[in-house]
Amino acid sequence: MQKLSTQPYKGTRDFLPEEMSVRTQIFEKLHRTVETYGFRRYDGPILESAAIYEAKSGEEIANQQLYRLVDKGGRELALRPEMTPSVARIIAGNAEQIVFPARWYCNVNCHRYERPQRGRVREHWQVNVDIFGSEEVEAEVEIFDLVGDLMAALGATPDMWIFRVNDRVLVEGALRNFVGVPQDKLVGVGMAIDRWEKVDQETRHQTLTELGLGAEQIGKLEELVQMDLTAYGKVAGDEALSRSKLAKIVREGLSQAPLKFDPLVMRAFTYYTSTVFEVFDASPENRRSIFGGGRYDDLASLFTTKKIPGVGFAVGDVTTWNFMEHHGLLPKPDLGPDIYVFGTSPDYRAAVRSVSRALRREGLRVEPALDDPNVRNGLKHANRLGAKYVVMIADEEFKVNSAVVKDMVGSTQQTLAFDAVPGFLKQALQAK
RNA sequence: GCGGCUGUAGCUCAGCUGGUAGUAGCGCCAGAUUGUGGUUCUGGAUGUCGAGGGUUCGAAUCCCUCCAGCCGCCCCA
Repeated sequence: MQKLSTQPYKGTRDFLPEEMSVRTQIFEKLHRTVETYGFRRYDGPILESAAIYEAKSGEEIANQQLYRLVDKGGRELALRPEMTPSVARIIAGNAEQIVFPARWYCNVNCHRYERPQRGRVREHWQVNVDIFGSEEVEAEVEIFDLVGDLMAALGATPDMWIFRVNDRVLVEGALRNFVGVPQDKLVGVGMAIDRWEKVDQETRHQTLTELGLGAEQIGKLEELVQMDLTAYGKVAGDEALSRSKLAKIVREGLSQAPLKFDPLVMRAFTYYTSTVFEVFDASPENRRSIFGGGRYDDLASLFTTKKIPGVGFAVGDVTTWNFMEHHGLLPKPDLGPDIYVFGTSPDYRAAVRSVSRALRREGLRVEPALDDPNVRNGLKHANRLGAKYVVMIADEEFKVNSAVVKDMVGSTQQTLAFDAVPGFLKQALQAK
């Protein structure tokens, strides 16, 4: 009979224990850092009503990248392509009982139907971090500082990454006042800015011309995207400048993160309303966005009349993995068992069980043999498992209620009474 | 959705212009080593050559279609 394929579905990945251990360690570093900022972890369903993505996520995601399905009751559902709409729904639905400002984070898998390639798959995991219910600039400062600390937690030094920031408030002001872009073309021109470095000048001109910009306006736009924050703020106009959180943060030096103003950072999600940022790999060979985020001041309006502003970002496992791998920062797999216990005869199984239980009471990672290998095979198996220590109960030792405790790394061994084994190994493993 | 490259042993791969698959490396099994793994040496096993079709006396090799992977485009995290 024809067997089914063992390959994971296109764009998805199996995580064998070695890889899972690396992924877990990466996320644990991120979680610990996020929690030092007072964030609380939540979770939510992978299935959502498709409608929540159609309004706010952006057309491309809703129309082409959404995994859609219809349940048996005819409801239009989708696998979440990102977490922000879900968390906005959860926040809006529970707003009466939530203490604002709320600092929430999660670790979820998201699905997007697209062509897999470097840094992009169909299922990825991300840590999603948001502060809800504050329009204060301090929310951005906290997020920016957190981003800096997250990168440090991954082992990244400042030269490895670039923290590009922009503010859509400034962009809109500048496009309106300096370039003279009409209201209904702001989004289109914004998208053109987003793609600025990815297309050649001719394509860019064509796009902008199609949006109704004249040669003089295009010239001004080209001037604009070269400006530093001071010049950009001036042409954006007083009103935009006074509303811009980014301008205030930079002017007053509120964040300790290495912010770099970049007029080309726009981000695709239509729901961002103010600050937007992207963390880039500084290495020329891996020059790509690792993650990004921004402020969205009316996302909850989909669910409630309450105004619940938010600012946040998501760190994905794929791009983070690529970054860490590229810079040699990936942690080594940390897999059990620390100790492999075996006896060479069925008569010793009770002793194997009882020693194993005693070791576990010390909190150690213990794997007892399920059979009775000879010395050679028992040690061989322990070696392949990567166990750091072996407890071996063989004929000579069993006679005197003892076991050989062998250090598999240092190749030293000693015979200890059963009672002495747990204390000895606990201390030995703590020392490592 | 579009384009490029790739698909041969468990893994990494060699296999020239078609002649019926490799003493390859790693891994695996066994022995040296009937109380010692990891190192070393010796021996051994393993393939529907991604799938289907076509050309040919003959296809891993050439052609077509499909599938999958990688990379890029579109777009996006």
